[in-house]
Amino acid sequence: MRRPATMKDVADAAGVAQSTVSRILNDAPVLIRVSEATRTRVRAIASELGYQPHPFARALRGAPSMLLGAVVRDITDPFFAPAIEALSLQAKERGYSVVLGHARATPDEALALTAVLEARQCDAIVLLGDLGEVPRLVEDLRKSHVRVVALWHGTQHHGHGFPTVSVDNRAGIRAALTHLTALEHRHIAFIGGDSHGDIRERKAAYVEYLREAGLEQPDGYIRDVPNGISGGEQALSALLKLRQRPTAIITATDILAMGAIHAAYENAVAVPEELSIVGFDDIPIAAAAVPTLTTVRMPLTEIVSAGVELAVGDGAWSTSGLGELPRLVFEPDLVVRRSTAKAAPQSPAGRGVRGN
Amino acid sequence: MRRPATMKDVADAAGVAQSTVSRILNDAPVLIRVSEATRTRVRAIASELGYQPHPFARALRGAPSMLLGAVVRDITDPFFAPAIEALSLQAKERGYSVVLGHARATPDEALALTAVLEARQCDAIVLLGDLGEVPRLVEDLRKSHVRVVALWHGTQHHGHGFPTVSVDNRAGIRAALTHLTALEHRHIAFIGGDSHGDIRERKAAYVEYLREAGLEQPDGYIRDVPNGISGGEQALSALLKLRQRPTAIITATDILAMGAIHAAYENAVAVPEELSIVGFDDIPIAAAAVPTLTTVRMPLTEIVSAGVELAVGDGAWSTSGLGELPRLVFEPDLVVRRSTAKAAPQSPAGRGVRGN
DNA sequence: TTGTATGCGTTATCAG
DNA sequence: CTGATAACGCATACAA
Repeated sequence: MRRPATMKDVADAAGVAQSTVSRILNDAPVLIRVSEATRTRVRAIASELGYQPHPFARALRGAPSMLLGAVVRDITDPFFAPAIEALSLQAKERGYSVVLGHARATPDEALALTAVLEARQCDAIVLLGDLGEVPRLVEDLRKSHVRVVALWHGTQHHGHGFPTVSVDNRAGIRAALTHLTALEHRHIAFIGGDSHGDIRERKAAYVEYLREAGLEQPDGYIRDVPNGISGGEQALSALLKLRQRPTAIITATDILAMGAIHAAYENAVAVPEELSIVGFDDIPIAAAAVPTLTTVRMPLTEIVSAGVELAVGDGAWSTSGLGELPRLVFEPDLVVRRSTAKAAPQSPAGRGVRGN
Repeated sequence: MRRPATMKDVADAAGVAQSTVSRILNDAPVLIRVSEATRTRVRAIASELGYQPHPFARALRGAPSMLLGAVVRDITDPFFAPAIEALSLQAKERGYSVVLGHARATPDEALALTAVLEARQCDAIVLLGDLGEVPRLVEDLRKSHVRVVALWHGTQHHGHGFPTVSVDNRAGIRAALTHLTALEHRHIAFIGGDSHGDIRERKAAYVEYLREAGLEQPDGYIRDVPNGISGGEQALSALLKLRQRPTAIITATDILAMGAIHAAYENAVAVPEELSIVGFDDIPIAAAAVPTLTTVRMPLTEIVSAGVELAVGDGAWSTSGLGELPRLVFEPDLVVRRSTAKAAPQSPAGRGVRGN
């Protein structure tokens, strides 16, 4: 039980050559000219000894490692948990296991190297989120020899030469804003940041839409905060202090929205009666928020699925090398729940009437 | 740029032997008798060619793969996202990468085998959550040759021979119930299930405490539901229909609590004025729930850290093999927030007064 | 100080 | 039908 059994062990025990064992254990069709006698004997001994093939040795011979690397921008971002789940599931369906990489933790040179070092073990790498903050890592990855696919890098800045899969941020924000304006909101603020591509794009789409719609946009309506619950809380508290309070808020992510909802509650501002809030991503908890969160559903499965296909599928993009880099964009849907309602005409009268 | 550069490539380019390159590239101290000239020359060529060591070849020679396997019971359980984050961080600090395994998805024989196959690549494996549902996998793991550590398998059933790290479920539940009874609650229901060890222990602790305290426990006060948001919602709806409504509810996990809070809101039951709710785990969103959730804080970092130490640390338990198996138990803390309040004497009068 | 030879566990190519 | 034998990329004992 100490040392795992090797092919040689099996061969010795069976009184045959190690190469014979290899043949028998690998060839699925029984037809591959090996005598049935030795075949069964070797098989029996192999399972008796608990033989397991050694993946490293196989990989050394050029076999795929069946390892899919996942480098997450910020593993503490709640959005990526479902993303990793989805990735893990998709990978498994293709027989791959997921290796978690680290981007944020120590964005120094040494770490970047390490990440690439790990890369050697993987058949492909999936980048989750905008890794603009660790350019060195991206650089190393580019001159690495594994296939790299970037998910949620935004649709704009494609400095790196990786195929990308993203969501149509502009369409999502426009859907959300169309919903709010249809509810007669005229004072709509935005909570987001500049941290990474997707959020920047969402902000840009907000600015664009408001300009087009000719909606007022006082100073302070755009809140740049870190992407987290407390970021959302801070931003909302600040917005409530504004002379012209917004009647609706659109947040760049659901996590910000959750923080905003909570801060509204703490400040005794009724959602949606006094304030409508829209999120982005449709993370699982959004459907159980109090009140349930109107948000833009991220086509998570589609995006991850496409990413995995690009990474380890038998797609043709790798073979070409010259053709256009795939740049897939998936469309999100607006999910209307209870955190949005018609704008209150003047003073909030509907407080406590939970539109049920 | 096609094929990654090997040591031989570097050696050829530098006009030295491959073994020389190996020596130069591996020996940290400059003192290892190699001429400075060749040293710098080889180093230059190596980095010029973008040489990266091949982990598989190293591992084949007996070097550790620096891969830590993580087999998660149910990767869709929101509790495990932070756990995986913590694991990933802890692993990184020791230079390890985390490989995600799959338990739930296809609990059949083939998958179990696959998981063990992957195991060969890992230096150790960490089990996250009770894997009682996939005994075959556990069986395979036991006769595997890697170190296995079980986290959150409950403190009771230790059929398998793995070291374990758990939380003191009984203490956590008792703290929660002590808190509720101090608030004069006499009708306390429990939402949980039988799905896995930790939850079973929490339920048992609840039953025990209520018996000791001589508290009434009508039929239907124990709700067995799947561990998820909708499970919590269902359970709460059912509890509200009881003739003797509970004034407080303790849930086996925060996710169940989130579902319960949401269902209470949908049913226009004010939390905590009409109904107090306590969770277990202290997942990140609990602090931003509406209202914020009183819960039992899981010493996540401590547990994961201890697990990683057991798995890949230089601890002595592996060397012995005969001594007692480590069975670490960490103590949780009660975190009192806003979802609990004094039991309403009779009809709820405090509605809307948010105890601020 | 550096080159040669060997083996880690497999797979694949030859002979026999 | 099966047994030697040669890589795969690297580390290391040994020879020069």
